[in-house]
Amino acid sequence: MNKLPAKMNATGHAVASAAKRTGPAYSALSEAFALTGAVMSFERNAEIFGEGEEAEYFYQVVNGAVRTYKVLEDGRRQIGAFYLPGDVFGLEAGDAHAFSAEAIGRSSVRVAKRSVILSMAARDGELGQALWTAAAGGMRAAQEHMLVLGRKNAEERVATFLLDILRREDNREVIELPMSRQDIADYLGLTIETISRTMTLLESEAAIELPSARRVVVRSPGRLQRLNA
Amino acid sequence: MNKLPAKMNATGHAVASAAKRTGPAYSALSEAFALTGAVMSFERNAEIFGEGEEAEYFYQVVNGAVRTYKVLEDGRRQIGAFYLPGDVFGLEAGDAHAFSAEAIGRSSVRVAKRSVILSMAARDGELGQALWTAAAGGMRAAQEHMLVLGRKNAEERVATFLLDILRREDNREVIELPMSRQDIADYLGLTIETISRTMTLLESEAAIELPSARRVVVRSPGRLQRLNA
DNA sequence: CGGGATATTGATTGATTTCAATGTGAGTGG
DNA sequence: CCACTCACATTGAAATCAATCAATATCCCG
Repeated sequence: MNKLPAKMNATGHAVASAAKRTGPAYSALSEAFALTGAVMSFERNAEIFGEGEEAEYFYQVVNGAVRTYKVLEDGRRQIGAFYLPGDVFGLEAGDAHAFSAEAIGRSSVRVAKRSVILSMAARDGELGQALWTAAAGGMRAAQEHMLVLGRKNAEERVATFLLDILRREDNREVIELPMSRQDIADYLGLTIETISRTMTLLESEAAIELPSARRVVVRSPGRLQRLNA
Repeated sequence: MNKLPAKMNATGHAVASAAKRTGPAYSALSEAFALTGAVMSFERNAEIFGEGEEAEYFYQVVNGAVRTYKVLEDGRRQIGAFYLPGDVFGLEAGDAHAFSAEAIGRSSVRVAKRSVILSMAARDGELGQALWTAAAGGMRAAQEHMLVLGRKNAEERVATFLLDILRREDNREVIELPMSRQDIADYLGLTIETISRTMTLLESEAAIELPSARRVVVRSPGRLQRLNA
């Protein structure tokens, strides 16, 4: 294992992977991570990298969840994306990170040296392809999210968010939200109160049920889909 | 010149380049375009490529301006980015375009086959670097714009927009806006009325002057900068 | 020079924020 | 095992910023 960024504060011990084992981009990229990556643990709210730092590593969530974000001087925060087990992040930047990344809850992240992955990709076309696909997916998600932030109302935003998580958690009816209402609010460009009210509204419309704040039962994906515009 | 996408409706004649001749990424990428690219002309509002189409080409604005955007079923539109002379676009997507692109006014665009540029990049490290830098710049801009859309108020949004155009037009005090108020509104997630009122507000605050709708004189960049948060 | 699209300005409405109070639940220690 | 506690979430009332509806004004474009 190569030298690691100082602030990573890793425990360094291996953790059973909960990463997805399916999908077109899985094998090549996940295999590269498995080969060269070290698993690091992060406490809740621990910084994984900061905006402006040199981008020396690529990252893959093993378990837990990660948020990337930017903040204004006065503290207003915009979360750009959430990453769940199996998701790769940190490769959409140039030489320096364009945003910060934090563990949402206690999380394990596989870390691989950028230079190593890139030189592997130079010899392995499939891996190069997988890298390009993953980067393009990030760009696509960012474009989609701009549409949400610029043009959708609160109910549509929350519906879009829930459908996205639903899909990424394998369409299991019961969604486990790894993030707080504040995180969701900062992702959707709303306040926690509006998130709360909108969740309640969706429940009253029989689209979802809320056994607890972090657990959402999707009763009617179709109803959410219709709000997805 | 290779076969071109049918809908491009090109005139095909060369046009004097107004592309920027400076900046770190200039030479390699612009040279590659100059070598292999064909210049095509587009009428005002003509589609350059559509969302979902195969991404077979890379593009560079020669003169005029280009907008990329997504639309919801009911017609709400979000513009993701504007491209000015010298700017490269269309390379942030995977195999298919994640959004549509249109000429804003009558514009000339240099078009280069993706496969040709990529194979050149495989042999020319500087070009590969330039491509990566350009793609990363697109991602950075998208992240920045999410912060605008999610967390800034109308005055901050317009100030950020004007400063961005100012910088990209070489910090000349007099800005020429190539796009309509509707385009600006759809870029900033506001309405044309709010754009109008906010421009007037900035004028009353002595930050700008408005000789005409498309011409903005930046009297106090510092004042705009302070709103930039 | 005319005319239609584009932009500005005004009045009002409305969605979301802000301010405020209450509720809930996960984790801890007695 | 239960009660306590503190952070997190929900709900309510009022305020606010931007949207909407509406009426000119202006400017390109042909």
